[in-house]
Amino acid sequence: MLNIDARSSKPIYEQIVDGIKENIVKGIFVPGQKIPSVREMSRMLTANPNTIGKAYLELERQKVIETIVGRGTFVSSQYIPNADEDRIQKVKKTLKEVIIEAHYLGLNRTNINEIVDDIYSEIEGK
Amino acid sequence: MLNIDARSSKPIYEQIVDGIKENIVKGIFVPGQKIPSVREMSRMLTANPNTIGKAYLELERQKVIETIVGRGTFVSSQYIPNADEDRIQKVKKTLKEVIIEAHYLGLNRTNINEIVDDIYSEIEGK
Amino acid sequence: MLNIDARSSKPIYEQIVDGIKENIVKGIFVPGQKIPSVREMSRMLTANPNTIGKAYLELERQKVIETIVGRGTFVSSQYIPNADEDRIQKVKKTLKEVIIEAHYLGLNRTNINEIVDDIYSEIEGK
Amino acid sequence: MLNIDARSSKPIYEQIVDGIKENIVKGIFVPGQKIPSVREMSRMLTANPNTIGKAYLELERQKVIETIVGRGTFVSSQYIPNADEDRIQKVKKTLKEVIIEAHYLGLNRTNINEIVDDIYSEIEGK
DNA sequence: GTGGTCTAGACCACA
DNA sequence: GTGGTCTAGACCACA
Repeated sequence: MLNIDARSSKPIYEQIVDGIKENIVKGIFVPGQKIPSVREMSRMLTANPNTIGKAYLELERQKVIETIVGRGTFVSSQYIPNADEDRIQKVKKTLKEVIIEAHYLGLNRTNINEIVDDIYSEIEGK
Repeated sequence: MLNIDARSSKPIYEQIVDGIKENIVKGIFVPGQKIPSVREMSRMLTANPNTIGKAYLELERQKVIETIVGRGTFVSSQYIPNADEDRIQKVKKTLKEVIIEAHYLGLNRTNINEIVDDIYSEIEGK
Repeated sequence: MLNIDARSSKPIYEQIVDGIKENIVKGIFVPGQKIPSVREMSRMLTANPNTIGKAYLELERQKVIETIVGRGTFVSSQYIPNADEDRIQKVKKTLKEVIIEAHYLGLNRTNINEIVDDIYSEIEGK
Repeated sequence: MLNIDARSSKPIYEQIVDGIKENIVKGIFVPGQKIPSVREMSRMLTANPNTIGKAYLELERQKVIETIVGRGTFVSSQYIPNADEDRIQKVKKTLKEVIIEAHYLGLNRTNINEIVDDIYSEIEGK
């Protein structure tokens, strides 16, 4: 469900944050659904509970999940996109960087468009 | 020329690497052109020379620039894109992450395509 | 009557304690009045009876309510304010914290005075 | 500078967050100023560096401070109050709770207004 | 059972 | 020097 790469330079907790958001966007986790408890996830990923807790805290901060102490953690029943201008700028900046990197790998505009199309196909699940 | 944000979580040396590559892709730096020495760049950016050195080392490793001892540092006369499969996978992964993040900000497929178009317009410089 | 938010970080039993005290201060519950039994309240709020029990125990400890075995639970016929210095200090400290937090949200002294006025209007119920 | 009460039910890291914000509001810490490093603060408060780090992370998330890895942590040069409606509601709610609590301690509207005045005198430093 | 906090201690990249 | 991440393990309140 979640692919964690311990050797990645990206911190484990960030990989968990991104992985859960990916599962939600793909519809694998649905709004209101209970997600694995900190301890369960800790066992599943053989990661420390503190690390899972940090990821869940970040997801809650982003209003992606909701925590009810003593009951568990749930996918937010609805996510209201708040067009946070800072985060949108960051998205644009990352896109520019990735396009420049792609250029140096010999990938042109057409290639990028194809990759973006593939990603949307995967997300929209057809 | 190079916008360095000390407060960013991205290391300064990486910002320099990316910034120089962006300048080259945009044609601001052209193949064979001499780029500022480590000391000059250090003064220009008010950054530690070690940090600049680290950035230049990384750019050399990527064959983006070349250092000729006693002469200076130059943009490589030709960059042969080596379609490094690992790096291509990484590009795809980053693109997927950025698209998921964008989704949570309320940006859809059309918005992403527009942003990508804007970036190519900026790079191709017309 | 009582608005319980399961997602709040404030424990449910504390929300019940505060909610009942609010109802009494507003005059919705009057001295001597019978309040719902633990079981009734449990059904009304769809909360665990243990949780209600804990709230009622705390309210009794504060002499806000009284339980007469076999008869039920009642709003204390008179509440003698005991100017517990510790609790007064805590009130002052919480007020200071909330004012600082308000400052960071752009709320100034006038705004705070208005909010306090509004709250007293609501409590005094006219 | 920071009064930490280990016996308080309020977590240490939250006490640090609130304490630093109080110092800034009072003008003891000024914009741009370096605040003690995680390790220094850890020694000063005899608290674990992780706990300090957690407090600093929260302050950074609130844009109260800025971190430059390798350089230190600084009071944000300017704090732009963003009237986050959620947080304003929370302020109002806390004010209501504190006023009800005060009522039970025998403090009336006049008393509350005096306390608020005292707090502003302390903050504005005259 | 649930998540939240904290300590101790290690390791790391960065400036 | 700086902060960031992670593990191991303990303790706690809450439902």
